[in-house]
Amino acid sequence: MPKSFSFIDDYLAYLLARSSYLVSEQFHHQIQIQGWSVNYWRILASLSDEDGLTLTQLNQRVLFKQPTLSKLIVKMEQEKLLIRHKDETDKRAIKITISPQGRTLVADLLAQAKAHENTVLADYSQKQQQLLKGMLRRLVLHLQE
Amino acid sequence: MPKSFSFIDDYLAYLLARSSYLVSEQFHHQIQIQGWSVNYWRILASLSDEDGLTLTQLNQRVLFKQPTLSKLIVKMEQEKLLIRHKDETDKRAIKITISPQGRTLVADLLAQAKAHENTVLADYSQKQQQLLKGMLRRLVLHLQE
DNA sequence: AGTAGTTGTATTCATTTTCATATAAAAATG
DNA sequence: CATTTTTATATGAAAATGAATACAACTACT
Repeated sequence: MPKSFSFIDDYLAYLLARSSYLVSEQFHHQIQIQGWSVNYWRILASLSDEDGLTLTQLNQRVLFKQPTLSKLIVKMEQEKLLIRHKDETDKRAIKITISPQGRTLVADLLAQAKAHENTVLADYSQKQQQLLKGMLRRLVLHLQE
Repeated sequence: MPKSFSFIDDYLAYLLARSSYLVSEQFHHQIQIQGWSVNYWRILASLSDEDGLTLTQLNQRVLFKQPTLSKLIVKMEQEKLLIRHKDETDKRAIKITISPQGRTLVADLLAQAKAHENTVLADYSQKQQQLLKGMLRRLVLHLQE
């Protein structure tokens, strides 16, 4: 006889939202203790892989609303963490790169994030970790057509 | 040679945040088209499993900030979707139950949510679905000590 | 080229969220 | 039991968010 779950415990969207929250919770707290905002972290982490994205491209990674990201980017430029460049091939667009200060910060945060992930997944074997991440990667690919 | 991923594509927190976002995106839009807020949906869905939770208990499910939930609950009571009862055994607490109107609404939304999940997981076999959900359930259990 | 539709970003303003704190009740302590 | 600490909820001021919109630049079509 199959185990019976309550609605939310058998509802994929809830399981994802909850695990997402729980996985990030402590690390976000850790960031805030250091005086940084979670939004800054998400933006910098997204740029760390691929610098020079346009605002729209960056937004597809950080998953904010466009006006929210627009304003954050301006603020982060004022704080010398990012640089906004005009895109010469498309004059509507702005390209965003990380400043040297931003690079120093994100290098530090990336290391902390990896360390935190290691503690979160401490009880998972390498194989289990890859299985979990692999399933999520496939789900993401599947959903963003 | 193992495939190499960019930071965010190998970072569990990001994979969860992104898949969570993608899975819920269309359904949230669907809710908003009908004139409801996503927050209302989350609150009602959480109560649908277990009515009569206190605000704190409910908040552990919906994952808001406490003042946010306090205000939403008051608003939803004014709109006759919920009822706030004094808890007689703990006079600080309030217990929250769904009103008849709320029940009608949540029944409708639950059906829509299930239908949406079915389309999201259409390409997954029953076995794969259980594997995915099972891994997430274990992750959640693992993280909430 | 001229027009119509689309895309990329910024801005405004109303709403929502949150931090900090208040308050009252319960629990723990000595 | 009196006192301190913790817990549950509410509230007000400040900050963040987002829907709507504006505008400029690009694309597609005739």
